[in-house]
Amino acid sequence: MGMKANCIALIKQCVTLEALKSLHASILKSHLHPHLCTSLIAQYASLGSISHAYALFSTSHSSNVFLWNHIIRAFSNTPHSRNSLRLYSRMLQLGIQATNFTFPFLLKACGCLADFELGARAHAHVVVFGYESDVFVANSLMAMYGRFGCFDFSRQVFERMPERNVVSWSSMVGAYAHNGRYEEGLLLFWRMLNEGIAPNRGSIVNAMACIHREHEADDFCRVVIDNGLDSDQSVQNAAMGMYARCGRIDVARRFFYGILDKDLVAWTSMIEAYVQADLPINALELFKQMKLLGIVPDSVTLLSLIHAVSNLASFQLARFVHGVITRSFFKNHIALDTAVIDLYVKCGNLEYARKCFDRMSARNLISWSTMISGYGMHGHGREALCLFDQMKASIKPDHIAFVMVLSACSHGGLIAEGWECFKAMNRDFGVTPRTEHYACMVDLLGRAGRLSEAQAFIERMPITPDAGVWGALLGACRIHSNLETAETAARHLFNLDAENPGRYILLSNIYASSGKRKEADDIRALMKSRGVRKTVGHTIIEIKNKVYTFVAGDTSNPQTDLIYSELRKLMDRIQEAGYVPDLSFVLHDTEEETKEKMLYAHSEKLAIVFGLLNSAPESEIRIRKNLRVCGDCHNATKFISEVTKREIIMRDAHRFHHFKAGSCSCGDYW
DNA sequence: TTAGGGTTAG
Repeated sequence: MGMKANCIALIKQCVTLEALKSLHASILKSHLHPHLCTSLIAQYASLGSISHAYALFSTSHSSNVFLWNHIIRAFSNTPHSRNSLRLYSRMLQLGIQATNFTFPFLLKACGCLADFELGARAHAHVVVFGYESDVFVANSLMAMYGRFGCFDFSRQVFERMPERNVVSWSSMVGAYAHNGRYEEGLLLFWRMLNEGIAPNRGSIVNAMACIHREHEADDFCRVVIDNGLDSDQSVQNAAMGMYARCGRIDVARRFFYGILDKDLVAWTSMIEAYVQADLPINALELFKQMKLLGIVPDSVTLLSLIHAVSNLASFQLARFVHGVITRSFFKNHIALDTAVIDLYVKCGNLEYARKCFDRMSARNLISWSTMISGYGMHGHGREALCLFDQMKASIKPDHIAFVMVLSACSHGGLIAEGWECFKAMNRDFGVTPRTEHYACMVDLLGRAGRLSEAQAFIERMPITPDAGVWGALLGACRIHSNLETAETAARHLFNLDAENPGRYILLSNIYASSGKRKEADDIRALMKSRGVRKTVGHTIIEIKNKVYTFVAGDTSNPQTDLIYSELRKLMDRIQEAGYVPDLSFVLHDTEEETKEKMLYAHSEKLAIVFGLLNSAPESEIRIRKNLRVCGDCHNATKFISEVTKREIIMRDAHRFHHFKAGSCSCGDYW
């Protein structure tokens, strides 16, 4: 007996796989006691070697339930969670009874697989085996439903629990956080404190995920200090994310540099914090710094890096990141490979995206959807549909895949095909249309100029239209200059989405372009009176591995004088080619000439001229605008592509525009 | 054993 306990202690002390393997070899295999075997499996799993854990499990031929529980546990939180479910089924077939130890891991696997049906079936088994009121099992149920986005199910489990511990409260807070119900989550955390339950690090971390306002963050820091958790690194890491969300990147940075012994999560948190704060260059720099220190990134760090670079829209940087990933340990990692596809899509290179897609050894729903959405964003509706047909042959599309394909139809102008997909989704796939799908259809009708039909379609909707649906209608009104319908759509939007500056600007522009200056100014005033601030537009361009940012009227670039004199010349050239400036995009009551100058100085035009000045003749120019491209800039760019014989690829907040020989891939509808 | 810091599609 003593020897067995000794052995277990030794196994737990192994901190490297090599050490564990040699210890394992020295233990007599033929007499491997189930307890020792269980410890070995658990330790292999915790050292990240599930293959060793599984190899040991499959040679043990044991009906010991602890062994089964541990191997189910080992797979539960990995990309191979499905194995947990397979093992569970096999265990039952062999007549081994599940215990209260089995279900937390089984439920975790269901959560990782994001499969509600499976989760619900596992829940049924919990009931059958009578573990519904087990506090561990119930906590796991709550967490699982939280991951599915069904926090009302989580709440039901929570309310029915005969006894709760700190994890129960914390899981419920976490379920709210996962579903964006931050205020309720935070409220529940304060209620927990009122009930006299002492917070631990997990509950603090979960509650922090609910915090989006600076004063809440500051209040919260007091709780952290009062409970002596301020030196806990996971709490500090969570605090970085919290302050980044509150717009206080400086405080986040202070936390980061205050940590003496930074772990990988600390680096990743700070990289992600920069991304959240729209400081992708800082994110990239921090990543390089981390690599120089010899810290090896994991898949999450790499995903943050991809996240940073896709915001920069630089093809060179995309290739750099792709190289980093290729050289990393992660081979055939679906999430990473899919993120790289999305990266190439967002950096404007569909060809590379497709190559990566074709090279994947396994694809999931997300991989297919990403590639389809990529075609859609670039206006390649036919390719999107073709890929969708292939997808249907191997996997059942979900509601998001349908959003992608419908929006691809709308961006590609495939009206009849879009309708067919919309009808098929419920009929053939049992996917009930949601507001997003209705928004795509409104967009589709709007593109065709069928505005009254679109409005009637909205009125017939079986569910309440949201801001996305009315926003699609308003967007269509901009293209077709329909004031009456625009006013209806805007009335809804100013209630549903009152904080969104884009809605006010759009309506104001529609008024302005129909010559209704007073109404246009009134809308600007309404926006101001509601305290909604216009997002500052900017355009970025990458030249020789360096990223340059322009705002309207920018004079910060060293080449400013040259840029403006070239711009003047270019404007003259395109005016000769037939371009007429659309002054309605400048709203202030100014002289016509001044207006024209203001229009010239839009960030899109400055970036294009900078690109023309600093790139090889005939090479393509890639720029990225943070908002929707301005109508006049869109028109001007078409002419620029003609007179300069350059291809210009512009990514805006909505989609890609490929300008070539005087026309744009969006067909002037975006 | 459970929750728990950074986590890929619109």
